Order: sequence, then C-alpha cells, then structure tokens
Amino acid sequence: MFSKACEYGIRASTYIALKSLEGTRVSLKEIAEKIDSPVAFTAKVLQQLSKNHIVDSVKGASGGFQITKANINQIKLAQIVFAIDGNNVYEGCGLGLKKCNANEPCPVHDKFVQIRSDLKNMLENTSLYDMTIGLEEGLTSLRR
Amino acid sequence: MFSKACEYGIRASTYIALKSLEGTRVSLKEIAEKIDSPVAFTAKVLQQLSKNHIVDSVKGASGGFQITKANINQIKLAQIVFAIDGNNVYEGCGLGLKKCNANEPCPVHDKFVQIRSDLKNMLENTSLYDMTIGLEEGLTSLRR
DNA sequence: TATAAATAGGACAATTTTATCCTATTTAAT
DNA sequence: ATTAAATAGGATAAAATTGTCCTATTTATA
Ligand code: FES
Ligand code: FES
Repeated sequence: MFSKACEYGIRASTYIALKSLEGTRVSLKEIAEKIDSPVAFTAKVLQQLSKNHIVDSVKGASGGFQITKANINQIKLAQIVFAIDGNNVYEGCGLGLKKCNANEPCPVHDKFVQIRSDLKNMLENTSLYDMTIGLEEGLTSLRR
Repeated sequence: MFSKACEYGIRASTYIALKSLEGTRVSLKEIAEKIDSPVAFTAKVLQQLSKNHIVDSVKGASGGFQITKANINQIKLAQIVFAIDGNNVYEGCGLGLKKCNANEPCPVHDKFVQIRSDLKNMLENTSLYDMTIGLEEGLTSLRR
C-alpha cells in the first residue's frame, strides 16, 4: 500500500505529535527507537517531511523534531503520504495503466476508484491529533 | 497497491480469459502486446500463474495459454493477487507493523481494516469473466 | 524425421527501494 | 572558546523488484 519510507514517516510524525502535545521536542534517535525504524533512513524521511513543513526540525544541542499544536490539528495523513509517495495512491490505476481515466477505463476502474476514494477520504480526514488518541494509554501502538 | 508483476498477471489473465471465451489459445507474445507488458517478465508471471493453476499452459507448436470456461467463472482476482503478491494485501498493517493485530492496533487500524476489507471483498467477488465484460466492445481497456 | 513454434527455466542485468556511513553544520551549555 | 549533542546531506551499499537473454524442452506439422 504505502512505501516503507511513508510508513516510517507516518509513524514518526505521529510520535513527534504525541510528544509535542506534551511540550517536548524529540531526537531522531528517540523517534527511531519508539517506532522501531532504522535510524539513518528515518532521518532522510524526516528531512523530507521537514522540507514539506510537516514537521519542524531544530538543529544543535537540545534540538530535535517537533510539530506545532496548530499543525497537529491541521495536518492530515493525506499530506504525509503525498509528501513521500506522491499522488499515485490517489490517482494511479489499480491495474497499472499509465493513466487512470474514466474515458478509457481498465476493467476494475469503477470498483477501484470507489476503494481508492474511501482511502483518500480516510487519509484526508485523519489528523495527526487523531493519530495520537489512545497512544498514551497504550490503546494503540507504533511498534511491534 | 499491487506489484508490477501482479498488475501484469491480472491483465494477462484477463486477456487470456477473453480469448479463451472465443475458443482460442494465445501466445505469450500476443499477450504481452495486447496488455503492453515486457515479454520475458510476463513469461515469469505466467509461469507462476500456471503453477497456481490459474492459467493453463500448453507447450509446443500451436501451444499457448488458456483458461477453462469453468475457471473463467470461478477464478477471482483475489486468487491472482494472492498467488503473486501473497497475503500482505489482505493481512498487512497499513503502517507497516509486523503484524496487524486488533489487540495491539496501530492508530489507523480500525479505519484501515475497513478499507482493506472492502478491497478484499471486491477482489473476492470479481471473477475473470467479470473482467472480460466490456473488453470486446472497447468499453474497457487493458493497455495505455 | 526434421523443422519450426511455443513454453520452462536458469543466469544475469538494470533499476528502484531501503539502509548505512561519514562529514559538515548548527547550537546549547560548560 | 571548547565541547558535546543534534540535524543536514552526500556518498555508498545492500536488498528487492523489475526486466532481459539464452538454452532446454515440448509438440504440431510438413
Ligand atoms: S483505469 Fe484502472 S483504475 Fe481507473
Ligand atoms: S495494526 Fe495497523 S492496520 Fe491493523
């Protein structure tokens, strides 16, 4: 469904959001531990998210990653997925035709656009804040 | 969503089904042309589908690929996807956790299983025959 | 029986994705 | 000022996926 980079990106952003709500900035090392991801690879993903203004990075000692409260509420999963995997999830043909096109549809087009659209809606309606709900209480998990 | 191999597999099977309904067996070369896929790579995919008894292959001159009428009606997309991409589509966690598990769910679990299940249902309810409807009349397409 | 057409399959190559390593830069704190 | 902790980013490596090439085998037909 999503690339590894994207999966790490969502999990990392969610963890950063959780800690930002508690008022603390988190280091790459801590993030990678908490989401069980390869450190250096996660760094690349976070660079990309930082360039896309999804997370804020602070360099130097006591630096780290954080997300403003406004952004925790406003940023949706759809933006993270788009920043990392591009728009293929939203616009690609289920059978890999070069363009998904209702005028010359592949045999699964009608059924596929329905599912793709449900996925899109889900991603567009799930904020980082939504993602953090239940994490603190251990009702949901970002690793294992 | 699906691997290239899987996309080619679905398109190839659909084309074979179409021609089998017309009573003719088709060669690898023709298949690759009609679904716009790399010939040798498609051969590998078809080998796999043949081993999984999704398509029948006939060696030798005037050989080729075909699917019995019974199978055209009975084989569902779900079986093709499973034969090539395995069960990750059906059971994998949307955020890449090692196991999707309702007891220790990731933050998108509830929403994701719904979409995954819709996709699964769609694949389980779409037969190769369904895929061929509209192809002959050009209402649907397997290439471009 | 010889030939040609077709799939099977092994070996390899190219590309993309995933992952690691090292150095540069920034910044707080000593 | 120095040091230590942190991100940025370039270079590289490893692994997985995608794609190609060549030979073996099978089989209909001339
Ligand atoms: S053309 Fe294939 S999903 Fe739209
Ligand atoms: S645990 Fe992530 S989708 Fe089920």
